[in-house]
Amino acid sequence: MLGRPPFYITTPIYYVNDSPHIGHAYTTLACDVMARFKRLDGFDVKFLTGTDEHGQKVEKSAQAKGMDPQAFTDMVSKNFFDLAAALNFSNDDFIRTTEARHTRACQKLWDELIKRDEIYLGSYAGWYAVRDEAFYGEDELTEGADGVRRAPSGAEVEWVEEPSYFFRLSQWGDRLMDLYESRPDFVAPDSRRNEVMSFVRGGLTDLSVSRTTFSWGVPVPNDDAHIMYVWLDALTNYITAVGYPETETGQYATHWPADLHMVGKDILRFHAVYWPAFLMAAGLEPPKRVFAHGWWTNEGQKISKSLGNVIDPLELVESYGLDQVRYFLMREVPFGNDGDFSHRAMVGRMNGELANDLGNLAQRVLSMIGKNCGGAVPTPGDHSNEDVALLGQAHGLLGQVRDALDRQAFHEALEAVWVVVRAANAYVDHQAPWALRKTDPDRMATVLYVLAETIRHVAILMQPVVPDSAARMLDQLALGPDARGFETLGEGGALVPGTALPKPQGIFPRYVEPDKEA
RNA sequence: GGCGGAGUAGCUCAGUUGGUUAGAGCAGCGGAAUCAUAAUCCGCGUGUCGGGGGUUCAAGUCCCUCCUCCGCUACCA
Repeated sequence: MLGRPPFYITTPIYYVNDSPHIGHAYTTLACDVMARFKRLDGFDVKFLTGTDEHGQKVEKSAQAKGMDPQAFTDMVSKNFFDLAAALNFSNDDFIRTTEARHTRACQKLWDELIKRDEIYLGSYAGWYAVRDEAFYGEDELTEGADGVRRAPSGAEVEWVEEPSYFFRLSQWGDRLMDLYESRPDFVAPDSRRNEVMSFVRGGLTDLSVSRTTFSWGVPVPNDDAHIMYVWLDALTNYITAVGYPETETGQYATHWPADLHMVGKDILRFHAVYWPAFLMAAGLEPPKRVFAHGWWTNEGQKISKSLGNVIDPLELVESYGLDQVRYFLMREVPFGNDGDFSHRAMVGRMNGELANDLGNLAQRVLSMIGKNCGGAVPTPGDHSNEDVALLGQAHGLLGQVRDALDRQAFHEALEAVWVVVRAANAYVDHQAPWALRKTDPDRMATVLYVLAETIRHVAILMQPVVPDSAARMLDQLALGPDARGFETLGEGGALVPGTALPKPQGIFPRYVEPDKEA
């Protein structure tokens, strides 16, 4: 443990009032790939996800079902917990905002902000939309024929007047700008950084951080009438999970500040403006980086509940396979951009790249070894220029993939791997080991060895994205659990000639349209 | 309205600080091979680099302008 650099990555905590959809799966998947990569690369990783369980909507949903809010959240939080298992996410912790450790952290943070005079008691009056959990200005509203006022989102609003505590956000503009300017990597992608800076530059107003109109939340210390604003509550989960308020020892000491908060673009402001302001105001370090990714459309159409085209990640896994879906989501779109999920594109990636390019490469090479090399790793002879070139590409992959993932450029990392996969297929054809079998068996052995080594590199580097499939590929190379980390890449961990190999089996099946199956 | 981003081959995109015949994948067409999951390999692009103008020996790459799309944000009555 000692000496391994820390890496702390988080997903947002998901609001339990929603059902898990592709957006949740996407965010967590990106974190999972990062977490798995960093573990293999020697980091002491903490990967956190969880659920946000407070708020008026949850309180009302529970009431509507005649349930106690806690019993209700116990039930719906499980949907997200189960999703993580179903998609093979490797989170080290799953936090729920209704846990005692979280209440304690929130209240301690509150006390600290009070003590530093960063929070004061005032009052708030305005139009409030329960559905959006947000206030709107008079001029933003439209009045329907029924006399009901609605927010731009379409949600009904009601007039609310309540005492409220306020966070002195207005005092933090300059220090936030300093943060963005001194640390250009703090918000990514760059386009989002521009937006955030533009928003802050435009001036900040104090933020209402308590509510009195409902009670399902973290109680404000020493004022029973108030509960904490959902975002102050929710964001605090990131430090709760590393042991706050204990800051001198334990995971807070080793893992805070977080290396990366992964978020959808809709909640960037909370993470890139409010959160660092809360933390700095409490005398704590802001996170190192916030990455806002894009949205998926479904067959070119915007996804919405009303259109009824919400994508259920479990159904995708059912249709195409878990690793296939994981691969597609990471490969199809430059990470940070919006993307489109279509059956055609999914099948294209799954068949064209996983089955044809990589799966078939492994199958053709391993079966030639099985048939012509006695089912054992062949013994290589001298290397030709072609051998050196291909091995050089394989050896160079780690640096390229690491560089891409440090920027969350998942698509670039996969493209770099595929350049090698394609080169390996071309190498097979050019070397034609099936012909060498008769003319020069020693050369055939060398060619197959070079290919097996290339496949080893690809499989090891693909573990973060397609963990089960990569594991099966490494099984077929007879590599044990201790021979799969990135420290084994390169010549140091090269396959040992003579090692017996199991009979190869297909790893990535082709997708066959149901109606063409017969 | 303001700020920001984007418009490159049928599709999705890459194009470093301006400099040889503008690239990749997919799709399409032709050929080869047969080890393999009918998978693979090789070859094939006359693209007004959104329009126009300008700077330069030289611009997809800089400047001006116009058009279109997107994001953030503001406001009017």
